[in-house]
Amino acid sequence: MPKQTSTIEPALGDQCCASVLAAPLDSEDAGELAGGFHALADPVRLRILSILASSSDGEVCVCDFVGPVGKSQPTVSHHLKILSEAGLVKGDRRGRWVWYSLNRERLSALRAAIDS
Amino acid sequence: MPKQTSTIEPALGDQCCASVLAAPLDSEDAGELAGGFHALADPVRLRILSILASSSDGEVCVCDFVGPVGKSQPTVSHHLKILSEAGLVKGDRRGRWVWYSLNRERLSALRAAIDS
DNA sequence: TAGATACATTCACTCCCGTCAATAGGAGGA
DNA sequence: TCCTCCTATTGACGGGAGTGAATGTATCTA
Repeated sequence: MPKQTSTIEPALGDQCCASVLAAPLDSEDAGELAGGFHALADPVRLRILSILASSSDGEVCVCDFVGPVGKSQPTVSHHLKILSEAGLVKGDRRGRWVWYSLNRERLSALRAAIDS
Repeated sequence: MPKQTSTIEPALGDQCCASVLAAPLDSEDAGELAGGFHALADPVRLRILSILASSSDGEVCVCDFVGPVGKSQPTVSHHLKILSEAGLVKGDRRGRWVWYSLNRERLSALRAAIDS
C-alpha cells in the first residue's frame, strides 16, 4: 500500500438505480448491471436495437431483422431472447408474426448507471 | 413478410459518435460499440470503475483494488488490462506503483450511444 | 548487488457464448 | 384435417472469457 492512499467515499444514500459512478457497487448491483451491459455487448444485438429504434412505428417483426442483420433466423431468435430476458425488448405475437418493440426505460436505466 | 411493413428511416447524417438509437448501425460501428459494452459487462470491472469514480483524488493503485474486489492480483490485473484496452481507464506508473484513473470521455461516448 | 515489493504475463482449466442445421411449436389458409 | 408459413428450441461445434498458481519484470531499499 503506497503512502499516498486514496480514500473511498461513502455511499450517496438512496437513489433510484445503481450507478457505477456514484459509490462503490456491491456485488449484487454489479452483477445486475453487468447482465444488462452484457446484452449490449454484441454487434448483432446492437444492430437489432438500432433497427428497432429507427423503425417508423416502433415495432419490427422477426422476419424483418434476418435480412439486415445478416444472420440465420435461429440466431436472430436467440439474440432476441437474450435482449428480451435483459428487459431491453419485448415481443408481441399477432397471428403468425411476433412484433418486437424497444423498452426505452430499461435502456435509460443502463445509461443512468454510467452517468455522472 | 407481413403486410404491415415497418419502414426503416435513413441515417441522420454526420454526428460525433455512433448511436444505437439514431439510425441503423453498420457492422463496423456495431462492433466498436459492442467492444465498449463488453468491457462493462462484468461485475468485477464495474466494481473497479465504481471504486475509481468514488476515489477522492481520482486515482487508485492496483493494490487497493484487490481487497475490495475480492479477486486475486492476477485477475484484477487482467480486468484492468481489458478496461485499459477498451479506453475506459489508463494507468500511470510512478515508482513501484501503477495508478489507474477513469477516462470519463470514453464512458460518456458509450452513454451517448444509448441516449435518445 | 542482493533482496523485497508491486504489477504484469503465462499457462491451464472450466465454463459460457455465438452460430447454424435440424426440428418442434403455433397460427392461418385451403 | 392437412398444408404452409413464421418463430422458437434443441443439439453440437469452435472459440473466447474469467480465474488463479506459478513465473517474469520493473522498481525501490539496504
